[in-house]
Amino acid sequence: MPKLVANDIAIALKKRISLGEWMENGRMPPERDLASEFGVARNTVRRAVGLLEDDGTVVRHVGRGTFLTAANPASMAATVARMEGTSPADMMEIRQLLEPAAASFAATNASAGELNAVREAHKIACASQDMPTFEHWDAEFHHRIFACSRNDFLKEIHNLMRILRNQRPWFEMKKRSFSEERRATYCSEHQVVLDALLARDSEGASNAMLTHLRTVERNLLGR
Amino acid sequence: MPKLVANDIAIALKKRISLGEWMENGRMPPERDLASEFGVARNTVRRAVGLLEDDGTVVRHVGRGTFLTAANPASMAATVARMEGTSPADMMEIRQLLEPAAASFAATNASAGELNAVREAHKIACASQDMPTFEHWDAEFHHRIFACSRNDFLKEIHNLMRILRNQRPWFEMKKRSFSEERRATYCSEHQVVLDALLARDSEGASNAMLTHLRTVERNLLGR
DNA sequence: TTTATCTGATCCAATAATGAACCATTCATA
DNA sequence: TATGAATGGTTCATTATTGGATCAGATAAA
Repeated sequence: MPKLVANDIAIALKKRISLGEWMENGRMPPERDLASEFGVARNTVRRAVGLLEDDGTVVRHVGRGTFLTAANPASMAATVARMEGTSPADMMEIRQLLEPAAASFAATNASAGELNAVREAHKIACASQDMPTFEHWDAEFHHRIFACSRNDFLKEIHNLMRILRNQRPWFEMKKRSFSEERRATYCSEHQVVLDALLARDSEGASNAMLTHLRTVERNLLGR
Repeated sequence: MPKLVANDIAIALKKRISLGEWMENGRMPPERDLASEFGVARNTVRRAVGLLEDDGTVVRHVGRGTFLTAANPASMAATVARMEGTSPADMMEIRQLLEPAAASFAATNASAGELNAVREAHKIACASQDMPTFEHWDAEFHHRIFACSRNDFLKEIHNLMRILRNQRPWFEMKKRSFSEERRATYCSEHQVVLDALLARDSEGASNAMLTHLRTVERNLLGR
């Protein structure tokens, strides 16, 4: 039985909360009740509820109970939740704003070691034999360019985009759009970006990145 | 049955991962289960999973299990947490990338009503007498421009920036940098942006916004 | 033969879940 | 006001699950 049950219970509870359960009075059942309902020890339920508490879904009061937090529309969590619903088209538009800039920053700011890491990712991606490996090192190539942009906020935005790209709508899209020919195209476009970075040519890097992203957008969205 | 079974298993696992398996909770089955599923010794599965780990596809924790790095629900929260620590300088750099683009989109995409809302925010900001009121309507002006950019992802990124700007380091900074003269400067610069929007001049809007953000950066960071 | 891989097995270390007891706070009610 | 029930907070010993590590033997490839 013990297989990260607490985690699963937390997920189940969040689902039920999001479906409106316990909304009338905003009060969740006592831990002891949940424990028997889930057929699990109270300590386990406590851990699960602790997770909800950590991400602000819920607050607990001794002697009173556990309560749903009032939905705060301005909260970070809500923003992130909405982000998960944005379209690939919108994100591609923003990537075309940010990534050329990141490449440009990288060309001027990156250390030799960082550029080496970029080159390494490129090499592995080009040599990869299966689609998932290519996917991973392709993403890593882009990520490492952001990593040497010397702008932490930019890096974190890219992190967000990377996470979102690993979710629902993107999966189907990437699967559909993958082909050996496109992989070759991406590799040669990455090479141009890499060469510009190594030459410390920030305008060249920016342009090469933009060209690449337009190709990606065309492949992904079929424009 | 000769060689590299581990490699084949690794590829099979990656394929299944890339098709979305184990995405809900981001947790792979225990090695012992995979071993029996693939009809192979655990050591072999360990090697295969070791390859995924080298890849960065997966992380392993003794006593807990093996987890996909991409689908980790905590990774989003961690990213956001790190964002809270990024510097105003870094964020201003990114604002100068995004907001001119947002203004440009708005100039072409906004409805008359939306532009009216922008004008309204501008008017109230200019008429405001105290710093908090001005702050609020200044932020609202920018926000409403993003709101008519017709790009949901861009809007949410701005939302994030807005939340971050209402936290510690920014607050002090804004207070320190505020003055009646600067308020007047901001109003006149906003006016230029607004005029360009109303004229549907996307390049003009973009340039005016960039000019304004450079002023803000200079005032905030003292460059 | 030599080398690399897979097998099957055993033990270790870290983490999770259980079940139980006891504490602290709140609240309704006697 | 005082009592007791309900509820979250804490701790502990025990058991189960899981990845980490190692080893001797079998098997296939160079």
